[in-house]
Amino acid sequence: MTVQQPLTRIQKRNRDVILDAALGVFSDYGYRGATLDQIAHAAGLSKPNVLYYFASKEEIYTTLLSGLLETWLDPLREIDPEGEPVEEILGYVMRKLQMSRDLPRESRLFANEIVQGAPRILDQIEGPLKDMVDDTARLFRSWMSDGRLADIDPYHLVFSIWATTQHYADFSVQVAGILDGDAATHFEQAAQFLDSFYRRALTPTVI
Amino acid sequence: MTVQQPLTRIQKRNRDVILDAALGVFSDYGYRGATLDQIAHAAGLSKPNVLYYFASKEEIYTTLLSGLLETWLDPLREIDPEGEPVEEILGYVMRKLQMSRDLPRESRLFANEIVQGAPRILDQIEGPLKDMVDDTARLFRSWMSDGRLADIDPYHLVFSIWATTQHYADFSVQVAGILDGDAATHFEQAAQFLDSFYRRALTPTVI
DNA sequence: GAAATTCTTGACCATACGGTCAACGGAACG
DNA sequence: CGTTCCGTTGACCGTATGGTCAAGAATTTC
Repeated sequence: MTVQQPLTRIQKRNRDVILDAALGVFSDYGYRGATLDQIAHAAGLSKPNVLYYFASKEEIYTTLLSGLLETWLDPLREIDPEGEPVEEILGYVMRKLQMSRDLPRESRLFANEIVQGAPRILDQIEGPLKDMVDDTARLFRSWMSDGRLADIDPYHLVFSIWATTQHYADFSVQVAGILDGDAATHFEQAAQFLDSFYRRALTPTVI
Repeated sequence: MTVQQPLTRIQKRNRDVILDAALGVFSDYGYRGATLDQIAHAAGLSKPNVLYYFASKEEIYTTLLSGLLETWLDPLREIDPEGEPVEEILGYVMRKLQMSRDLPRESRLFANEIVQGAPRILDQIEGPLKDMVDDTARLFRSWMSDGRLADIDPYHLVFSIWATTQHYADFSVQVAGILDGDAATHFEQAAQFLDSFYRRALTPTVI
């Protein structure tokens, strides 16, 4: 389905329904583990009908992935170079944590893809994602040289933020298996922990 | 193959060969994505021969998983309750980071399993793993009440250590796509970053 | 309201995959 | 040397899966 014309109402609706269903199935089972029958069933459509809107299973998957990168990078873009460094980074941490809470399927889709070698989005990682991180690292470095941020490797700082926040979406089963209480409580605890944790680590040492 | 008798030399060797090959294939493609043909080929055996040593694909997988949990928890057991808190935890961080470097396939196998809901090791998470973490959290709490460790949630501290260290194995493709240099350099940088990062976060504030 | 276009699906196809089995090879042991 | 047991595999089976197609249903267009 190479669509040049504007989509009809039905096309728009069904493509959205399919992508939403596919997001759930792919994030639960990975690309290989997901089946078109599962996706079709979750979407409430027949399998041939799904393939009427998307040429193949792969096209559904790559459509999802490419649409997601933008969403995924948004919180990084919101960092204000004019703001107070520690608060800006803590704001970023909290936005990422909220994404883990509100968009866990999207997070697990990425996790599945990257754990298995990112065969379908490696170019996006090496392109737009790397560029965005490079810019951010430069900003962090300038904050550090101004003495407004603890002097640590900015790239690995970003990695640590991704790791600690996405952990609550990607490994939620493990978290739930170890902690008592419900998921909402876990996220509140995580927010409090990450706030005090990053605040300590990032605040420059007074000499 | 429910083996009660001691394994013959050939059995021992071939089971090991199969498990090693399966570890590579499962960690690269996940349970569903891996095929018996791939495993057999990687092991240098025919498919029926593989099934002569293991009753099914599932048995190979669960054998791998259960054998791994022990290895995975070892670094946690090495924490010395009599040691200096911050140094003990930093030692744990470094041991976990080394595991990501030296056993990336094992790390990715776990990651794949847990991201997809841990359907086959949930009981091990809720059992031995939770017990071990409970003990560790108790130790951390006692250190905190003695004022020898910053006062932060011990469970989420453990999660953060898992997340930040395993990130370098599970998401190595992403790390390599963003950083320059080779993997060895990335691990050196990571070690330095995590040391200064956790040192700052864990050292109790002097009043 | 008829023609044209879009949408939907049951039936089908080819391939891949997990697993079986009968038969053969080879070594140990009397 | 013959028996026995372990190890090995080519050929095969049933099912699942991605994808096709022709024909019919629904909707839009004039």
